[in-house]
Amino acid sequence: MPKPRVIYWFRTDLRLHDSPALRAALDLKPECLYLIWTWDPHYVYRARVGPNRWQFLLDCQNDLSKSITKLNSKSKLFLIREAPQTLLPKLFKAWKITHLVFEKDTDAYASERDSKVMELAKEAGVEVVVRMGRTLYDPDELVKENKGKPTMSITQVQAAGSKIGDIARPIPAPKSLPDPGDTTLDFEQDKPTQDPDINAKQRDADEGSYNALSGPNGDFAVPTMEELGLKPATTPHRGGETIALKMLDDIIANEDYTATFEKPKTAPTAFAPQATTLLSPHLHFGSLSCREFYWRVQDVVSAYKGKASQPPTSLTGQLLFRDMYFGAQASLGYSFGQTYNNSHCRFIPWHLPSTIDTSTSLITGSYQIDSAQANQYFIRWREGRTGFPWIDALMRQLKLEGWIHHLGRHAVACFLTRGGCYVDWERGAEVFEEWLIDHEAACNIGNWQWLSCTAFYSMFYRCYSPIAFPKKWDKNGLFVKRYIPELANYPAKYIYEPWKAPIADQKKCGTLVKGDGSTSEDREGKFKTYPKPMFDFPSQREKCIQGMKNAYHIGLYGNDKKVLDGTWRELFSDGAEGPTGGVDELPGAMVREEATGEEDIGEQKVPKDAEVTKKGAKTSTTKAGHKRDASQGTLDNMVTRKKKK
DNA sequence: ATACACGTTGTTAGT
DNA sequence: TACTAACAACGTGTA
Repeated sequence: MPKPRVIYWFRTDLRLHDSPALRAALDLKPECLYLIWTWDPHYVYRARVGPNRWQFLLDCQNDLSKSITKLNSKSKLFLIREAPQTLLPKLFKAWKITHLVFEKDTDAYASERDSKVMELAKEAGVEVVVRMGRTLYDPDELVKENKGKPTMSITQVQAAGSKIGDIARPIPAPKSLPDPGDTTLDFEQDKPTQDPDINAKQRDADEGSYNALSGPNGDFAVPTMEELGLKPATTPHRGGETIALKMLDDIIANEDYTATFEKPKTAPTAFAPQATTLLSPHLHFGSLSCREFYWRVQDVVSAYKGKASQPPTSLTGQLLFRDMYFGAQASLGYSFGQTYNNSHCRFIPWHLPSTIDTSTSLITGSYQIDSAQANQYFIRWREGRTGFPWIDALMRQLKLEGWIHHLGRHAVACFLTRGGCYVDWERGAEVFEEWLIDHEAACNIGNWQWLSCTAFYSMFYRCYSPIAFPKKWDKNGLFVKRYIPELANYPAKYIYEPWKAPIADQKKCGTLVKGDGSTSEDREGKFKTYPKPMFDFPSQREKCIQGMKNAYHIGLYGNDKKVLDGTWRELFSDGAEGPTGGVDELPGAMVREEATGEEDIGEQKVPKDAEVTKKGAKTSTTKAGHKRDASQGTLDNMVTRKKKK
């Protein structure tokens, strides 16, 4: 019987340590093993990826390739510049492949892509071997053990996980690797269409990575930032398994830190060093295995003499949240990434809603400007010019370094959505997708839903203040001063609310609080400037909470008929408190046509114990005089739940 | 049916 | 400094 000729296809597993799929490939005892990466135009042109994450990916690939060559001087990471769907069938033939091996990926695009590839392999008579390795538990299994439903709470994950069984111990890295076979590519390259290039703005030169299948030198090398035409990275954080394992060693060496870690007690304002591990980008690219991390930590915790922290706040608990989001994504597919058509995401009539392609029910990547003011809020938030130093420092750190502390993400996400700007969480998620070096679709989407109180979490009245919250961690504002040099001379008293500083003090500090933040111009004569706050936070917060309360009572989810067909507007047109402002200023613009008012309202959810309060009666004065069905009566008024106790 | 505890990470004013 | 209660109040799971 001929020995197997195997392609190992690297994707989100850029490592040699603890790779169950790579182990499976080696267990085939192949005659030759091709270790490849397919340069997928979906990632190059269609996913939002900024220069910092590009750099991290290239770092990981170069490091892996070097490690491979150390084990076998004839081998490396063979990077081939074509989409996997067209490339792999040609490789099967050219290289006489018998087996294709890769790690399972449950991301919406990835699972679609892999189904197609498996189909093509079957046609070519190539056996496919898939192993789970990206998460602690196989997301599909997790969902199955959760009664087939998406994992929406950490207790569900723990219950389902315990049914699956113990988390596997890490597999050591291989000590040797088989030779690759002949690497001649005697076929034409299918060049992708660049348009639409969602990453055009990331480039300052032409994208040119598809010049030849095996690269400009024919050596299958990893492309450079220059080949991709990308602007240079600005992040200090670098990728690669070598760095990841060293970082893990350093963390594990500190037993107290490892065993007593409690996420809510780590300071989002710490920057030298940061308060958390910075391992998230390595988990994303697979330059570190989550099981390697889990067991290295768990062994320290088991041997720890003092009182160790527990999930979910402990270090291993962080991995459970990751698994929770992967489970939700695996179950919900593309709809997980948006409100529209999402059965588990609440509908809130945010400003700047996504435009929907009604033929696919998917968001298009662009959005509708229903409010010029909200759009200005959004731009100022994104560019770090809101006039709230805590928010601006975080957003500037994010743009520059591609990483901010988890609680910092909470602060800016709450501020953009339910606790400030009342802007759609999908806008924020897109910015994070572009800028984060650790962007993990499942976790990013899940966390934005969490913070916007549209899924996973619901206590919208718990709202982060851009002044009180950072004070708790950094009384002197050192974090703000690092990322906003204009405020470097401001005293602690005014550092989170510089607009309160008297003009004389502002002049003494060399920076005037002036302007609406519409440009990055920050000089006026001999003074620097820093923008005025874009709104009064306490009153804006109050409006948002009222808007959330109203939307919660109406109780629509993303897959509700009224959301899908646009008739949700009827429910919000009267008495809708909050920044959306009722009939005169319709909230959101999710669909292409106005509501007809003739739709069935049978699915409407009315709280059983709803009653009209004094406050509600006051705000519910009908302005437009719409004719209403009887069942909508209670909704037209501001209803509230009966107070318990 | 109803009550109650709980939920990774709020804020403010008190002790 | 470290805790607590009140604030006004969400959904889910369990008893």
